[in-house]
Formats: sequence, C-alpha cells, structure tokens
Amino acid sequence: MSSDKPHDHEACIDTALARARSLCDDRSVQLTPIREKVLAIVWKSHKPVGAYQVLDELSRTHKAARPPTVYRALDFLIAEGLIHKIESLNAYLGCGEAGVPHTSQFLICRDCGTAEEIVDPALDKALEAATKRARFTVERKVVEIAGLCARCVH
Amino acid sequence: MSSDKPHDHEACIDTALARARSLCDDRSVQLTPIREKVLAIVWKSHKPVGAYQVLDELSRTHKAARPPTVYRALDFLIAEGLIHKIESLNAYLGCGEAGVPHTSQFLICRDCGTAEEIVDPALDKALEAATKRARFTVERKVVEIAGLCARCVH
DNA sequence: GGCGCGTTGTTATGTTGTATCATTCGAGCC
DNA sequence: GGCTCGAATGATACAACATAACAACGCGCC
Repeated sequence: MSSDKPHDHEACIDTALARARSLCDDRSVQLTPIREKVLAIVWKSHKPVGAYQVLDELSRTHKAARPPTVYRALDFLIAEGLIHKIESLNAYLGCGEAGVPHTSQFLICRDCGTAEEIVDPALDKALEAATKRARFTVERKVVEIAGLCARCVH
Repeated sequence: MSSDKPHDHEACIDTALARARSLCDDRSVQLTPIREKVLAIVWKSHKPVGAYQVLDELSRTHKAARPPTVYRALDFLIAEGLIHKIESLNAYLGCGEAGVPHTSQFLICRDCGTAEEIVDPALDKALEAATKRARFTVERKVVEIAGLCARCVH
C-alpha cells in the first residue's frame, strides 16, 4: 500500500474478502472455507508471505493442513487473480486490484518487507513495445523492484 | 539470443569466457577453475540452467562437487555480473553484457526454453519514472516476461 | 616459520514445491 | 432412495532448491 499514514487494516482485509466472495460468486467458483482462510492469512499484512508461513497459521484452526492444502489454495487464488506470487521472494501477496485487468508490478522494501503493487501505464506500454519489437508473445509478466521504500530510506 | 539464424555457439561461449577472464583480471578477483567451469556450464546454452543441473555437469570433472560448491560459484559469478539469476525459474543464465552497466530484462520462451536478455532504454526510463514517483530507492530490478518467442509462436 | 585471507571440502539441514492415490461431499439424475 | 460424477480435501511421500557451520588447504607476506 502506498499511503503514508496508517490505515485501517481490518477494513482493508474485509474489503478484499468481500470482493473475493463477490468475484467467485460471479464466476461460479468456490471460495471454500480453506481458500478464504488462506486468503485472509495472506491479507494479514502487506508483506509477502511464504507458503509454509501460511501453513503454520492455517494449522492453528485446521489441524489437517499439509503443504498440498496450502499450495492448492494458493494456486486457486492466483488463478482467480486474488493474490500474486512474488517470484524473487517465493512468497505471496494479496492483490489490491482483484477483478480489474492489470499487470502486476511490485516495489518491495527490503527493510520493512512491505510490497506495494503499482500500476503504471507507461511501464506497460514500454513492456509492450519491447516485446512487440522482439515479436514475443507475452503470457506472464514479472516486474519486481527491490530496494527501500520512502519510509525506510531515511 | 535474438538472431533468427543459428549461431556459432562455441564462439559465443569462448567470447563469454574470454570476457570473464579479462574482467576478473581487471578487478583482481579470481576466476578459479571451478568458477570458470561453472560459467562454461551455464553458457552451454541460452537456456536458464538450474543449480543442480550445473552440479550434475560439474560432478563429471569434479567429483568433490557438492551444492555449496555450485552455489558459491554461482554467487561469485552473479556478484561479478557474469551471470543472472532468473527468479521465476530458479535458474541461471549467462550475461551477454558482462562488464557493461545495464539492467536485466528477459524474454523467456516456455516452449523452447531460451531466455533472451533485452536492453530497452525506454523500459528503463519508465521504471525509473515509476520508482521515482513512489520515492522508492531501487537496489535490484527483476523483469522477466514469459511467453512464446518468435520462433515458437507459429 | 607463522599469520591472515580467500577458496574449497564436508556434513548436515533448512526451505520450497509436487506427485500420487485415497476419501469425502454435494449436485444432478434415474 | 440409490447412483454417478466431479470438485475439493486428506494423507503420505518425495523432489527440487538453498544454506549453515566448521574444517582444511594454499599462498602471499612480514
């Protein structure tokens, strides 16, 4: 997230969950309790979360949870565009633009650990131009910028 | 690589190794036999290579090789800018622009497996503008586009 | 000769992700 | 009611990727 002031993160989670429920309903796919719980865990912060960290949390309420439980839920959520995988961290992050077509670009702070999803049409355009020039058919874009966010650079 | 015609890959490897030797010499760092061998293995193709695949190859001539052997060599080569890590594949690729400051952007074909390193000033500029706007201090950029290359799309 | 430092050897372990098959459960149908 | 089918989950095992920690070696240098 980009706000410089603290935000009501409970509301933030609630919004994300409500939107997820609505989207899954529209698409006639099942946001099961496990999937919803995993989504909530990922949304607990704006920091990318590892799959085994999700597993730890999930285990508290769901003793049967095993790695495949988590990975299946994560795969579902990614397929539905509700979360993103941060490749450079092997971690997962709630998508703030779920349901809106967009490409994912991230600013990841190595100090506070937060990852901000940015939407930059100019960057998209540059990417498109570059791939078109190479006659490359794009299926997936990974843009992950690591460094220090505005708050941590001081 | 971007050429549509086959190229002399032996020459390609030789060039990369020669440049690496020259750069390491300039910098007074040691391109030891293990490191050079690992670099040669990575350069055997223009496809990203996994660390354990490197280990398999290295083991043929170097029986003592273990995971740390390989990862130390890879870390050295990355630090010297001689190879890149492709985060979305957990694999490593020879850098065609070693010694020249540049940001790494890759077009990765899911069909033939080749990864082409592109240099696109417009893309760089867009990235810079986006991060500047967010007052984000960049340390590392990961741009990896997956899809189908011009040869495989047909 | 002994010290410091960079490199490699060695063993063990940590972290991330999948394969495979069994089981459950609800919707639609006869 | 009993069937079947498919989606989701349970359960076990394993594969793939990466690092920790300490020992040993070799070489330049005082």
